[in-house]
Amino acid sequence: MNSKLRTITISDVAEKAEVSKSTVSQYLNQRYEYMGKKTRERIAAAIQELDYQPNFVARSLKQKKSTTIGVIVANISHEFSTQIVKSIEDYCNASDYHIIVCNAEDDPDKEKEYIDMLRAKQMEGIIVFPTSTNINLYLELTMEDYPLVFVDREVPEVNASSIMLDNKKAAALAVEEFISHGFSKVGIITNSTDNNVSPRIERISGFRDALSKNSLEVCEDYIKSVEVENVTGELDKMMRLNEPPEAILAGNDLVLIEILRFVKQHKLTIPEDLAVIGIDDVSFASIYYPEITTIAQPTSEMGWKAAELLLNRIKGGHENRRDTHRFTPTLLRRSSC
Amino acid sequence: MNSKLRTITISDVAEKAEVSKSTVSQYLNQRYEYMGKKTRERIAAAIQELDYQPNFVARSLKQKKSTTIGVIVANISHEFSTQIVKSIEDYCNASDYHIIVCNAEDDPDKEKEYIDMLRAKQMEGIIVFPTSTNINLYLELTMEDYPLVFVDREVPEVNASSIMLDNKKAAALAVEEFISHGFSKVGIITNSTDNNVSPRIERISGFRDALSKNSLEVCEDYIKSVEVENVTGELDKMMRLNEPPEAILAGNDLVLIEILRFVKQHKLTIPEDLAVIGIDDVSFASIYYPEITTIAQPTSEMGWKAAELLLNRIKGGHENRRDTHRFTPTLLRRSSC
DNA sequence: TTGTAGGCGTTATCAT
DNA sequence: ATGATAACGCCTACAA
Repeated sequence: MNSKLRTITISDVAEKAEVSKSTVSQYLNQRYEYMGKKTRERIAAAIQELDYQPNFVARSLKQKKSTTIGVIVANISHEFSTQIVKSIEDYCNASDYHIIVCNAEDDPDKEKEYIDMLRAKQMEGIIVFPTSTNINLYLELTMEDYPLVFVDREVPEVNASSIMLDNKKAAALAVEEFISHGFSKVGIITNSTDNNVSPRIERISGFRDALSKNSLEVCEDYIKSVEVENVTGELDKMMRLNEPPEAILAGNDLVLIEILRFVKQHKLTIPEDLAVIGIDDVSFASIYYPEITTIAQPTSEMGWKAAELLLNRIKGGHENRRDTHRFTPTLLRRSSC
Repeated sequence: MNSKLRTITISDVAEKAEVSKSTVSQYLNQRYEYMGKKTRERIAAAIQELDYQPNFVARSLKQKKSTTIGVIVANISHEFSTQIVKSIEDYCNASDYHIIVCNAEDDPDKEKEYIDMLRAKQMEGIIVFPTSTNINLYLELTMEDYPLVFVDREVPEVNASSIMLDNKKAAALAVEEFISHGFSKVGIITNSTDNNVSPRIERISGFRDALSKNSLEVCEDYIKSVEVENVTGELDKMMRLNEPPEAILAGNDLVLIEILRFVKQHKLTIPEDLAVIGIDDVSFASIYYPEITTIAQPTSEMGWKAAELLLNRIKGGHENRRDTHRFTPTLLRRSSC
């Protein structure tokens, strides 16, 4: 019955409602001010009958606005990413903006492709979990005054806002928790798929500072940055030292899992044989044996802020600024320390 | 230095290269056939110098194609969803298609909004993890011959392909594993945020069938569908029965966590006090105490197939068909049973 | 209060 | 081999 051979345009509606295209356009854009009630009703009826759906593509072309932003996550597999995305989405929904989510899979080339694609599709701005190797690309964007916000990592060279965890504080919270339980030989393992990732560096640096501040010795053998696959190997070396660490801080969720794998393989007991704290709260923290003490990131607030900054930047029209917003981590004290 | 006050269009390139817009367009679309080498080089140079980026929006408007599909997941928090999305993305990348990911948050209204949005943005098709309450909406889409593929759940009324787990088999695998370990009093808990979700129904039905086939009694008290928050409560009731179950199948990852929470709270031992199997493999399965036996879904294959079906549907132009593709689950035998 | 005309940036058709 | 011209569907002056 419904022969949808041709797409229905604003002209069809105009014809059916016996008004001009402009009037229909006014109607669609809620500019009812000088519009006769009758006209309004006729248009509404026509839209209904024809099941007319406005074409955003045409609208974007004309208005040079898409009311859509792009979000590029470094790796969608991290719970952290999906939580942030959810929160960005919430904020955007409330502002009638849409989001497009892309997964760079920790690959700078993919990231570049996505950035190009998003711009070609006229996204009004981008929120990106950057892979610090595309610095020149980011610089280009900011030079062109393209709205850009970083999440999780900052890129010092680039004039854009960043949403970051207070990573030093996160490490310090963990160190202090270890110390309060009487541990003095504490280590940290982070992963390092990327070259120059600021959270990793900051967490290690915060770790050192916290030890020093508490007059504890920093033992270099207890500090490792390795690929996820090598975590158990490095930990093995560490535990075979004459003086093995008593406590380990896991730099993120994936490292935590590897540490727990090692502990299980070697039939160690937490926290007696090795105390553990993980940065990033994980789904199983409270049901594990023992329950895992974690340092949680306020992902909702972080995603919210990222979206807020970007949309203000887009609407307000001011320039990209290089300001870093630090969020405070929370210690979730459980039983692994 | 780079005054990007005006966006650079194909006309600018044409002017600079001293050719017409049409020629540049040819070039952009790789139709070099009748194009002089010189011209080609001049155009390439002009594009380079001007840093010209084609506008996909204008292209879409003209071609009525966006080379983009939409993916609406029921809830991005499930690992299952992100794995499928990754796999869809891989397939699409290889076919030069883009994807837009949307998160319906198990909310039919949100789902509807997203479907409307995606269509307005001229997505060429949609892959959706459906919330079976928008049946009429799906029907409309198929009536208009709009390419549509379902994942995880099927909607019997609608003519579209579905990618499904062989849920009955999944339940049967678990039941047989329980039986092989000598358990005869076995139960199942699934969750039910939605009204009429086919995986849940099929898993329960497969569970019943498998018990019957093995001449075991089906005890209704051992079969529950409840909200996630009520899992521990229901399990409590179940375990207080005169004859409590010896083994429980968790309908998905979230239910599994709740069951493990209950076990922990009540200081039970797995599998002695209660054997457990979970549908959906979880990140912590192999490091838990004990290791959790799970039924894994072949998410890569499922996402791949979903994308393949949709893109063939788009390119091939044939009609939507109602065919369900069932994928075989795998038992990952560990120690919780 | 509503209509007319032109253009957003691209591609397609048809000349040349 | 390349160019002129007319769409694609919508919005926005400006005119009426």
